[in-house]
Amino acid sequence: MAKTSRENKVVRTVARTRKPARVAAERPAMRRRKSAGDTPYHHGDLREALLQAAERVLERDGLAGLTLRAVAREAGVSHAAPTHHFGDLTGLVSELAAIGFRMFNAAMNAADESETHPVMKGLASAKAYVAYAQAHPGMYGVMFRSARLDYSRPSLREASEAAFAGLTGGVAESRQEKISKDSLSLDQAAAIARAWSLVHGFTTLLLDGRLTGILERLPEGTSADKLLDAMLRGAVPRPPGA
Amino acid sequence: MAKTSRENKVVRTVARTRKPARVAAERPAMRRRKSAGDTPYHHGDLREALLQAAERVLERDGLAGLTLRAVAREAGVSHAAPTHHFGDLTGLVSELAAIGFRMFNAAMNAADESETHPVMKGLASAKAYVAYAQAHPGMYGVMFRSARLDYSRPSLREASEAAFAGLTGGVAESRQEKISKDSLSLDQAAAIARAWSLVHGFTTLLLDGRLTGILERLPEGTSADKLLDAMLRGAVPRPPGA
DNA sequence: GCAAAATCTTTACAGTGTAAAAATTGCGAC
DNA sequence: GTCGCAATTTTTACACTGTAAAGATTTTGC
Repeated sequence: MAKTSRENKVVRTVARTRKPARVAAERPAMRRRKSAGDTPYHHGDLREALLQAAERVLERDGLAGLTLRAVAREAGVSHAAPTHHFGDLTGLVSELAAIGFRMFNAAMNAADESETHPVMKGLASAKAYVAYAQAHPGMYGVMFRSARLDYSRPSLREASEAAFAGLTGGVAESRQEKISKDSLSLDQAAAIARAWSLVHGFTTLLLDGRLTGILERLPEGTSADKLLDAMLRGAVPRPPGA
Repeated sequence: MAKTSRENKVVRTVARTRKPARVAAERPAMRRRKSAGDTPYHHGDLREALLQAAERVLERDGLAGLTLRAVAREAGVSHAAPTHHFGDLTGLVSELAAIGFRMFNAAMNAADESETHPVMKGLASAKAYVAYAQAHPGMYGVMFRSARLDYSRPSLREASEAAFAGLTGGVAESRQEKISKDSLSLDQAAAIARAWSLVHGFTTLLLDGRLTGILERLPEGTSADKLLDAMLRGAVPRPPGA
């Protein structure tokens, strides 16, 4: 994982140069508890600052660049500072994934509520699923590709379970039946697995660039959205308006 | 990536102890060019030995344990030996992925040829897809999850393109039409994307343990295979025998 | 106001990838 | 045959990484 970039060296050198003199302007000084004006040894809300820094690093350098030390640098604190708030890298990544799931859920719910017909609701939610991943590929990677997730953390567990519940509810609605919380028929389970597999598989393949071979063979610049729409309409019982 | 396992230390210590004395029995001495009996400085076929070692490491320690140095240790050579054969970690992983794709293709072709009816061929291939991933989760991870793949390498490009060609051919057959090599209708593209997304998505979710929530809600120990079968039969035009 | 707890920094260590130099061996020209 | 060059392997070095432990600083409870 040794990065060959020159920028990191520069950053590190700057941080080291900065070290001896601890002046006011050199700290971000996000929020403070009581007094205002000088730089605190205690950050005030480092936990939140680290999560925001992590998101920036993720968007900028991708999943491979999301390291504990890089996040600490981005937040302007020592490399060991995150330990107290997240334990280890798994902890930080898990909390970040929880945030991602919450954003993800919000986008899906908004899409669902933008339509009235059950089938159209499903279509809109699926498109929102893919759109979220395209807009936040790093986050999607953290949520679905990272090997370092700790689902025993309540925040992550709750957020991901909410996503699953939304999916189940959508399928139930499109089938116009009630789905029990703790028991499924094989038919119901298959419908849920089908919907999720279809959308998740498409998203993964798309983000990995494995659909370019297909897209290139389509008429002059057909977008991935169009392919997704065609794929979904062929998989749905009766797409209204087709 | 600092591992906390004690075993690695032991391994390293042993390797270091082993270093000064270079006796015959201490080298695997796989294949040799001419003379037989003593241990060569040149391995003879280190490239192949490294790939086999990599597969062992992958099966034993998972994707996270697949490091250049671990592979070199497993093969009994210095940590820099792989460089000459693969360049860097990306090179090794890419060649390993190519091997995985070839095994993968063989399994899919065998499944396809085990059936006669086009739809059943598709079903059998899909099941072979998931079965391969379940039998070789590490390999599947290298092929589809690793961020370090270099598709400019001919071996990997050819093997993965063969996989895609097999998929396209299967879809064409099940639709009972010929699919051109360099142009697709939106309908055809959607059918290909649908088949691949469905199977790949299911596989990914299954390997990540994200389907356990569904499987647990099914009647007493329904297997993932059964869920897969139900999912596929609901997605296919006319499953014969249902 | 002061001791304890919380928070952050320093220091240290084992592991990683990768580059470069040194060592060893195989091979072809002669 | 042997000599030199090229291929292969090892050694050494460096910049990263995660994580643990100890020290420094500030907040907070009493």
